[in-house]
Amino acid sequence: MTSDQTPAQRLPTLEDVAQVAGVSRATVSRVINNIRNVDPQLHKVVWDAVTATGYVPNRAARSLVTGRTGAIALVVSEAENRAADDPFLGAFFSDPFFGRVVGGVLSVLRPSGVHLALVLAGDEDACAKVVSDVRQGQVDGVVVLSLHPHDPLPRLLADAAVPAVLYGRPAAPMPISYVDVATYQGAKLAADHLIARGCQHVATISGSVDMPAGVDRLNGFREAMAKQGVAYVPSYDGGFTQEGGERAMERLLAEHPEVDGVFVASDVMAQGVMTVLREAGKAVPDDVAVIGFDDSSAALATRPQLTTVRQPVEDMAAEMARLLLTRIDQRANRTTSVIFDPDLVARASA
Amino acid sequence: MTSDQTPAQRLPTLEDVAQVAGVSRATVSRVINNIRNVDPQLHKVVWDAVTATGYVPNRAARSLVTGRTGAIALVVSEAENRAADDPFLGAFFSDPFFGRVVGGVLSVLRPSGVHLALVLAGDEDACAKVVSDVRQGQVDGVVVLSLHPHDPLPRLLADAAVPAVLYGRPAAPMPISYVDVATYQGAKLAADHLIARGCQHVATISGSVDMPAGVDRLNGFREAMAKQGVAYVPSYDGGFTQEGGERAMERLLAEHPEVDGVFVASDVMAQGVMTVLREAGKAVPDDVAVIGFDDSSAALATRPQLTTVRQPVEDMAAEMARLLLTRIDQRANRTTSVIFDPDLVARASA
DNA sequence: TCGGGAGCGGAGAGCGCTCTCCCTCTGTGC
DNA sequence: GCACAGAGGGAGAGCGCTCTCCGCTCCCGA
Repeated sequence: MTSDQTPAQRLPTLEDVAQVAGVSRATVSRVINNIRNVDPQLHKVVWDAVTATGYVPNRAARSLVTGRTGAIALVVSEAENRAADDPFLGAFFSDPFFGRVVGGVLSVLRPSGVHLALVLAGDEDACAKVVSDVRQGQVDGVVVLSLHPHDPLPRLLADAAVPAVLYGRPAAPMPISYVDVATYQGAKLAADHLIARGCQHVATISGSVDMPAGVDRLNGFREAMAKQGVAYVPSYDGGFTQEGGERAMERLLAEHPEVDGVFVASDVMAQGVMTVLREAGKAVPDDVAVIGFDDSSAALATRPQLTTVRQPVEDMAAEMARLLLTRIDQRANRTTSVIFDPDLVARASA
Repeated sequence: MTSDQTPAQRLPTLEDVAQVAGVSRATVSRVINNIRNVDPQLHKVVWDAVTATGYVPNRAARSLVTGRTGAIALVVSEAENRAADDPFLGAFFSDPFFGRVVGGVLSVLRPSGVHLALVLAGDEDACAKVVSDVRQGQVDGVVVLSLHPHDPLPRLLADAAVPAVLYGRPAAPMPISYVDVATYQGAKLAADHLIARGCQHVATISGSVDMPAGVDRLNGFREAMAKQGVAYVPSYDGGFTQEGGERAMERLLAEHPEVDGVFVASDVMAQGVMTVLREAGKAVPDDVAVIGFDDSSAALATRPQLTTVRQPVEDMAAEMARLLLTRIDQRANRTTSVIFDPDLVARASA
């Protein structure tokens, strides 16, 4: 009776449930994991016993024998040249985008009882650690937010053939799963909208052109404008920052004062663009129509509010989680990609 | 030699290290965990063997026997009346604040190898689940971001006497650890700054007065102004939202057009305030000086940039993690609170 | 010289679970 | 009526680790 002295302290185990249900440990395990056919009556008896005892499987014990942890990591990879505690990483975290991804991923993970561990990979060493963490079974797989085009992490993950899903197409082609948005289509939505408004002098402020998102948004927009009969579209690199957006808009205004429509490759840059336009005495959208990209919360913070191309971040993040869970489940080494359609969210700026 | 057929597949275990080092499993364990005095020479031999084999302790096995998981949860508790997948939760995640907390917590956790699991508690059931998760050893403890004054989670955690640390003082007094900022002092910084500027007609836009932060920032400001000889300060409730800030500022301007200095209880509200002031043709800071609170990224997004009371979010979050780890380590049920000093970050708006 | 204690390392028992065997029992076909 | 298949359930091994015992060695003082 030693073990019964502190019944409130000791958590119920399989053994306890088995005893209450009058079956063996193995049977309880089968019921809990839905394995093989267990007699329906017994099935119910076991579940009743589970409820009665308040039994919850012990993760550690289960992990130990299955070799799975029931946890995946969300890796925010900042690796390139900055230290992990660099203020810049904080700045990224400050971006609304991060939280939306977390929300999307968790919406899928919660029902399946999988934990989400947060990991920051600030440099190449940290990236290597991420890979070894997966191989050593600290987590079953990773979803990755990679912030730089030269981030070594995607390559490392692909080489290690480890369960992983990226947010956004990797900068270089490699065998790794990812979700992305149909950027060309999004840029086309913006182009068509500006044309439909009657804009005669359209320009674009692009993101960094060494990032897939930067290149695709620029090229997609140009292509769509070409289809509309506009052969040339001036473009300025805003580097995906608010500050960069301001500088780019200043140059655009200086060199093309006749501009009456701008496609800005991110909402954050668009914030800067709006500021510059206001200071230049240009009314939005009457003098200059502005369209952003992402539909982040920045789009709601501007006045007038920003018309933008909506990237379904939450849905994409949820799909990442789904792809990863499938991959882990099947233990097969197949890579997949899922591309989402963007929408145009028409607000006041265009 | 069965087990040696696929040496690349099987991860090294304590046993393997022991064999290489020529000692027993127990000794390797002692070395790894720094327990008792092990002969320094042997110590080195063991570490060499660890390096040689590439051994990494198996979390699950360790957990199983120690009863610790080596993971803590960051709980974002939205519990009050909304469902977990409600868009509002997404909106919270969009707030820069969240990411800063994560960064701070991780900076402490990473060195100690503790995992950070993200948990969303959208309703009271989810809160109960959080508590049982800790009791059932899914995680060793929790750090909590509680978003509503009537959130049941802090109470549940306190009652269960579970290792937990809150961000911000709980709405009602209870035995639970927390970190907070010296709000009165912060409000005083703002008051003194406005007075020093020569503002004659000072008002404040407060947050929700049913939240500790809302009440304290308002009362602290009033008290500080009183000390400066200003007996009455008009106040308007902006509910901690940008929209609410706009409405409050509109009313303030209508009822006190002579206002020349405003303390706004959050940067997000201040964004709205700035918009309204601009539309009303008031120059900031010449006509009206504006001071915010938080030093969030919203403070950098306004033009002119916002003078604000800086809440050292990252430091506070780091301290939360530290307090929690200590609490878990000692297994003692003592509650502590740590209060941080705010700074005034002088930018252009005041 | 010997007893005793401190220091150090090994043996071995589990932690709670899954999963492979194997046994039992029922039902079916000849 | 018997062999056999097949399904349901039990026994038990063992996942990798920690930690309690226990025994050995070595040094010191008597």
